[in-house]
Amino acid sequence: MNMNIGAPRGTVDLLPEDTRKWQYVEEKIKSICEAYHYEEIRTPMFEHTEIFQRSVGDTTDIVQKEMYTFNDRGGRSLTLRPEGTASVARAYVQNKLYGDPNQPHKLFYFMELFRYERPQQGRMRQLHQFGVEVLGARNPAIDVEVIDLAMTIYRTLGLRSLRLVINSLGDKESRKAYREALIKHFTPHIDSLCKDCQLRLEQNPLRVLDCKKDADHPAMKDAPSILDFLNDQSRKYFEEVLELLEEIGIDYDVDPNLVRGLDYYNHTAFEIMSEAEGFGAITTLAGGGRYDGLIEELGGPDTPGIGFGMGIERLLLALEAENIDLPIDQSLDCYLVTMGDVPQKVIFKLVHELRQNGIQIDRDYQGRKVKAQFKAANRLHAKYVLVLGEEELSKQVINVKHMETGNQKEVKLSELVQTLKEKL
RNA sequence: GCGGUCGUGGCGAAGUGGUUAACGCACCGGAUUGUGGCUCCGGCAGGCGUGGGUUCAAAUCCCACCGGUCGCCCCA
Repeated sequence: MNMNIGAPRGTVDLLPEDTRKWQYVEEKIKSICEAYHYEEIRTPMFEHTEIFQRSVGDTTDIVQKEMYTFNDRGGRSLTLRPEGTASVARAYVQNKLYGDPNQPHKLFYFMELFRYERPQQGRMRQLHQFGVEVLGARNPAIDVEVIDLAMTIYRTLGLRSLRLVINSLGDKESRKAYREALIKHFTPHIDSLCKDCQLRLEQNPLRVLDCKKDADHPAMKDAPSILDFLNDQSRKYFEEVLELLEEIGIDYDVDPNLVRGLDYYNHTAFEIMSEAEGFGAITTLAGGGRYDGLIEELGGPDTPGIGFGMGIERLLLALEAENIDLPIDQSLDCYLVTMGDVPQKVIFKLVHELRQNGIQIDRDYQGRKVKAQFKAANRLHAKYVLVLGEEELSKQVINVKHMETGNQKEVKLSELVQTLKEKL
């Protein structure tokens, strides 16, 4: 490429060798969603910028430095969606789904998201997420159902080196008490904390806890734990979540420092990580949590919600890291080999008719010799090669060769469709 | 946004200042007038990410930019 017209940084083309895998994974996920009775929602790729500012939070990295924001010709500030939950919540409110007697709404989505970041493997500027959102239910069973769904997807695809990390951020009251305790605890140490944390302590003290730079700071060790600040209701809810996880045999680690980056989370927060060797520094495969209050923030009634986002790129990387080959069928039913002076019109019509009858077939377009046509058929994993030469044509037959066994026999052209249908 | 590292035919990979830039894989053709493998022979294909600079001479040295990759921040 010597012209400066490659794909923009942080974006990639998915070629057939990739899309085969993507399709397989997407279909697998959809079929699991059916079992759990989740239905698909699709929302616009961009939203009013305010949607993300209000829901994700003005102080978060996503909003502060990662959004693709632009003004349209009408002067509106729009943003390519950097995450899925805000859009789905907006759609729920706008379409008044809270008035639907069927509650909760259990939704899933496949979305492309956009975040302006320095790209690495597993971190793209245009990325793809599968996610679910359950709106209208505050029930530990739903929290665990959602986690179970994510784990089931990973396990069904073959992943084994998984780790579920879970925490509770409590309700508004618990969170507020904890926030104050954190400020009180860290303020005396503020000068020895890293620059980021000094700012965090002011804006979002919970995030001081998962700072890696200050992880060894002495004040970190005896910092108050959120779990000690949960009020009775929040604590009970969290305990029920953990019990249900145990009930269905999902192992977990409680990590009181898992706070998640986005403002809208409360109560249950979780991440699923890959522990596969060679997965690199990025280990988070999926993350999510409960966001009671978000719907109200966006102008709807007080409605609880929970969901997660799962990175498809990272899922594929995790599969690679665990050396899992997806069972993708790449075979071709038939390949037509022609030779000699067979008219192009005859070849074209034959292929057309077979396809009209639902038979998968491809042919040579490069003017290759017979031997090369066979090699091509082999490369394409053709099950049958149909050989049509002048001799066959004059007898109105065609030679059907089974590539695996090498057996071949002549079939009348008039009986070809029927014969192939029986064989395939 | 910060730091490290890398960038040679479709892919992999030599070359680290000096004649027409190795080699392997793949692809095409022939040996084998109509049949997949192997072997042998032949062929196609690159001026070295882009743009400047140093030099008699640069893929090789310097600078900038672009892109990949790894790590930081943060997350999917």
